[in-house]
Amino acid sequence: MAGEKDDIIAHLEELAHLTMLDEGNPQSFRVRAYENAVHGLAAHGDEIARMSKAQLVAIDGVGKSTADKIRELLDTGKIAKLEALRAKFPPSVVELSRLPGMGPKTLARLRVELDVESIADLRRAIAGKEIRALKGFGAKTEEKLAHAIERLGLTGKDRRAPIADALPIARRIVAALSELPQAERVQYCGSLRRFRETIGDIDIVVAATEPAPIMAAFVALPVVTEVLASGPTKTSVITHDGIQIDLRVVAPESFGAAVMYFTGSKAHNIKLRQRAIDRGWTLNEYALAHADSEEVIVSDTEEAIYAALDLAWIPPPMREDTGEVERAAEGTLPALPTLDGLRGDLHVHTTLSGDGRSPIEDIVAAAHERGYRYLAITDHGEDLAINGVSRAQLSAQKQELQALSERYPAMTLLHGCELNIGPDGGLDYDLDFRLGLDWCVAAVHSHFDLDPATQTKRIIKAMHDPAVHVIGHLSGRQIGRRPGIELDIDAVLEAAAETGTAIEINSALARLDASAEVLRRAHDLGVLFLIDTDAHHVSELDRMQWGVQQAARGWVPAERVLNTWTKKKFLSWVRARRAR
DNA sequence: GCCGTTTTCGGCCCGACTGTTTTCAGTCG
Repeated sequence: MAGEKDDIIAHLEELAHLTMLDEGNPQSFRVRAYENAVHGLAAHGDEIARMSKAQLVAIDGVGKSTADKIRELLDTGKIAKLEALRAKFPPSVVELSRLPGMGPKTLARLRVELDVESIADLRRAIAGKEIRALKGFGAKTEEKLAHAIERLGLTGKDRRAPIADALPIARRIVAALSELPQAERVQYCGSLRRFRETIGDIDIVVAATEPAPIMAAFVALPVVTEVLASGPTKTSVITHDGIQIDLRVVAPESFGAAVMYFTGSKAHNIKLRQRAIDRGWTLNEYALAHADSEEVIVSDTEEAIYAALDLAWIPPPMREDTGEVERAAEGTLPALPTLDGLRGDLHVHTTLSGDGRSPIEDIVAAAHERGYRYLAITDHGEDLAINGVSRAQLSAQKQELQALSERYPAMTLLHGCELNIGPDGGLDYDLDFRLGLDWCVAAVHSHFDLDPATQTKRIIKAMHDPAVHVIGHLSGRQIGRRPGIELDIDAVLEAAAETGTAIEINSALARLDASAEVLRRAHDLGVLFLIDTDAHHVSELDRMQWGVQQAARGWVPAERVLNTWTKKKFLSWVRARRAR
């Protein structure tokens, strides 16, 4: 059953947090050990719930003690040490610990000296000006905590923004800062550059010899509502929608090291720094340098630093320490798809769909401008009540598309449809009509809350339909807004491999479906993929770049992505599917 | 608590900013 791994990880994360509070030190080695164990476990699937102690200890970062705790959880449903810590740190205290600025030391002193055990207690202490009276505390600290309570829920330590919200903000800020004459280079980094689904805060690195004007322009941006901290090299602000942005300004010669450092992930960086240490060097946000003489080896570009560490350059979406450093050392990183290497878009809507906003001739012209060699028009099937298209409308569209084919002879235009997968796996129209279409995407648009067995069955049934080429947005999720359907993902992916049905990598930032985790598993099973935009407007054809990032996060090699194939090879695959 | 081709003990990434301090502790990433 899905979720056992998540349950184990949630317990270990809680253990790490409470241990941090207990030991009063965020750098506690025990806390880091728990975090490392979580990281090691995350690379595995639910099989960890069936592992023996010896098998668990073999996992990177998991030792004897943590393995015992995992077995204890699986066998008894509890971890004694965690139960003891929960008694010591009740939920109201844990809530306090989530306030920005409330570290373990501050929390412990407030509890002991002022009996603060909850947010309500803290409010009282602040109202009574009790905190500023403590030794080592002052009015500023008291005001900061008061402010943190006000913002509770808006900017807490755990709040994460969907990438669809964070990325446009980051791009606008990068564009604004790039216009400053002092800014030589500007790059967003962090989890956004690694293309995670949700973003804790936005990290931006600027190369400039003169930081002051950059900082001044940054805090003056209209999107900024509050300045949390501002020094000569680092400024942190909050935007009006509660997203924190950290700006770092570094000397131009340090830009590569800084971008690398702030892109992370933390685990990836630690592995790189270890590699540097092994060679008698140090790696920080300024340079790769000799440890003793501090003489700089390289610092200006990421590529040069990876090369100096005997590593191939690693694409940011892969930098999660899930084996990419080892593969880069061996020179066996997968050759990922590139934006330039994509030869067609196979999931695109026109105004014929109720929700489409660009006419077919504009879409075709825009695809031609991008140099595509093939394009599939895939408006919604008739079962989608509001946006669907009748047989007569589809037939008329076919004529229109044929006329357009003559205007763009170098580009093959496929007349297709985005079919709805019904709750029982049924599809729009009838089989003969479907087979009359050149190309069929099948996707879920309704009935998101069926049980996993039914969902799995409905997807697999659609995969067996002779007309279907690809399953669109596999889970139907919208990141941060709607969870996807629950599936027995291994069964679905095995069926995809068996039937030769492609799995879509949907480039819409709100979807990015299938998820990176699913893509990686799918690849291991031999599944084929397509990177599509699901565009409803010509401007959305530009989303393809995000699908490329998502493919990288899923370690999907280019040769497995159908729309990297030449027209001849791709079209013969399209036809072969119909002949099966 | 974890780990090992210098090690089974003694290390474990490290710098920026703030607030309260006269040199540093706490927090954060």
